[in-house]
Amino acid sequence: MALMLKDIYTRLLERGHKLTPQRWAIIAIFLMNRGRHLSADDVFAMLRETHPNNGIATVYRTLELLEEIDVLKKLDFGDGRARYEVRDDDNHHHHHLVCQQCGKITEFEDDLLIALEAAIHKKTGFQITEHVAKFYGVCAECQQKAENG
Amino acid sequence: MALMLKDIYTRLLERGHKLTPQRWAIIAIFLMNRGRHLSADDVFAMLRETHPNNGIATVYRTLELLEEIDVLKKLDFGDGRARYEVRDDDNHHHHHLVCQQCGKITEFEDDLLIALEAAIHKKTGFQITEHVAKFYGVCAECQQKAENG
DNA sequence: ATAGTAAACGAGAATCATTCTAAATACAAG
DNA sequence: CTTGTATTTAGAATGATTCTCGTTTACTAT
Repeated sequence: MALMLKDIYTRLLERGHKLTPQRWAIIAIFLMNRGRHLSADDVFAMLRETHPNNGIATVYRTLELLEEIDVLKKLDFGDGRARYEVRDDDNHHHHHLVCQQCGKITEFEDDLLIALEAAIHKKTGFQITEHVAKFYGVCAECQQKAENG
Repeated sequence: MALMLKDIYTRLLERGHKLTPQRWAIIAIFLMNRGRHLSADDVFAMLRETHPNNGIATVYRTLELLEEIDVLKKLDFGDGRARYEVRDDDNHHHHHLVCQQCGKITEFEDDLLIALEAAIHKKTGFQITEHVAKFYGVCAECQQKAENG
C-alpha cells in the first residue's frame, strides 16, 4: 500500500526524532511529487518558496534521515548529484530507463532480476540485499523525433 | 580477444592523439592490473612510483581519453569516486557484486539481463544501448566470519 | 635533422555537491 | 520554568573532478 503521513510520523517517533516544520515541509514536497526524482537542490528550491530561510544543510540532513527510516530511496543517475524518490512498499522492483537524448527518466516494473539474484547466490554464495539496475538508451519519443527530423 | 597495446596505439593515432610517455605509463598500469577497478587516485599513486612529477590532472585527462576510445570503462560503485577497468571485447556482460562488509568487489557473468532488455523494448519502445547492474550484499567469506565470530 | 604547430603537460586555482562546525534555538520531560 | 537533548542556520571545510594558463612536447612538413 502507499506510504502515508501517519507511517512516517510513527517511524520518526519510534526512533526518537522530532517532527519539525522543516521536516514536515520536505516530506510534503515528496508526497506532492510522487514519481519524481528530486535532488537536494530541487527540494531546496521548492522549500524556499514556502520557507525562505531554510538552510540547504537541513535539506541534506533531512534527506539522510528520511532514507534511514525507509521513507526515501537514494538514487544515482550518474549526473553528479544524488536524487531521491518515495519508497513505497509496493514499488520495490522497478528499474529506471534513462534517455540519453532528452534526459527523461521512465520506470519499468519487472521481477526478472529476482531470478538473476537467485542464480548469483547459488553460484557464488553472495547474499544479496539490494540491487541497482539502470538502462541507458533512447526513449520512444526521441526515436520518433530523430526519424522525422 | 583480449585488448592489446597495438590496438590502443592504433585507436589513439586514428583520432589524432599523441602517444606520450604519461599515457603509455597509465595504459601500462591498467594492463598490469587487469581485473582491478582503479580510481584516479589509485592510478596517480602507482604512476608516482615511476613518474614522480606527473600531475593528477593528467591522470584525469588520460582516463577520460581512454574511455572515449573504448579502452577503459568507467564504473561507479557509489563510494564517491569514479573507477575504471579495461574494457575487453569479451567482458561485455559481467555484473559487479559489492560486499557491504569488506568492500570487496567480485564479478559475475550472466546474460540474463539481455532478456530483460528485450522485454523493456517490447513494452515501452525504449531502445537500450547500455545497462548498469550492481548487486549489494554480503560475500560468502564475510558470512562465514559472521557465523564464526 | 629542424622548425612550426597543435596537443599535452604541470601546478595550482576553481567548481560543485556534500558534510562538518559552532553557536543559537526549539522541544519534551520533570 | 528549567534543563538536557535534538535541531537549526550560516558559513567554512572537504574531496573528487575540472579548468586555466604558461610551458613543454610529439608529430609533420619542410
